[in-house]
Amino acid sequence: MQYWLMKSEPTEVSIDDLSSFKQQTVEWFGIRNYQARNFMRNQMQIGDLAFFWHSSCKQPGIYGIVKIVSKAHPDSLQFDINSEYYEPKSTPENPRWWCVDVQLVKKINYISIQQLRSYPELHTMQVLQKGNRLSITKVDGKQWNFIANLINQNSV
DNA sequence: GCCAACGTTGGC
DNA sequence: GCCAACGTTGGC
Repeated sequence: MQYWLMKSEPTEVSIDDLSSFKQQTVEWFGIRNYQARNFMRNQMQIGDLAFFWHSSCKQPGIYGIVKIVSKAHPDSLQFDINSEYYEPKSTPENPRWWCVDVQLVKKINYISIQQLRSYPELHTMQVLQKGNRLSITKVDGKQWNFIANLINQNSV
């Protein structure tokens, strides 16, 4: 079992959008970065857990926990000529972009990026590193458990 | 809206 | 295959 952190712009798919979707599940479309694609295509397993992060917004941070519920499959939008995610170099035989499906496990009380930065235990989290832009990053077990404890304390 | 950091492109 | 130029990300 691996842990991840997945960023989404709330104007694209917010935690409440996800909550309203059928099966509370969404195809993680629109990833056009090779590192992030490779995580989804080569490493993610059904059952892996991820923090759901809002990025490019006023209050960046963690808003929920999601679960990987599919193996990687081609991102359908790469074939949609009307989509901003259209990829002319992709063919059905040789798709360039892949994604997984994620399902909401639970919404949590917002944990801000400032709060996360305040804990020495989390200083090595990739998402908190200067210059980090990768929209999917790994979270190690210690980091995951530390944040899971924060979530439990917040919900009491 | 700024801009540092990083990824991608393409001429050579 | 180098690397300058350009484009994008995303916190601030």
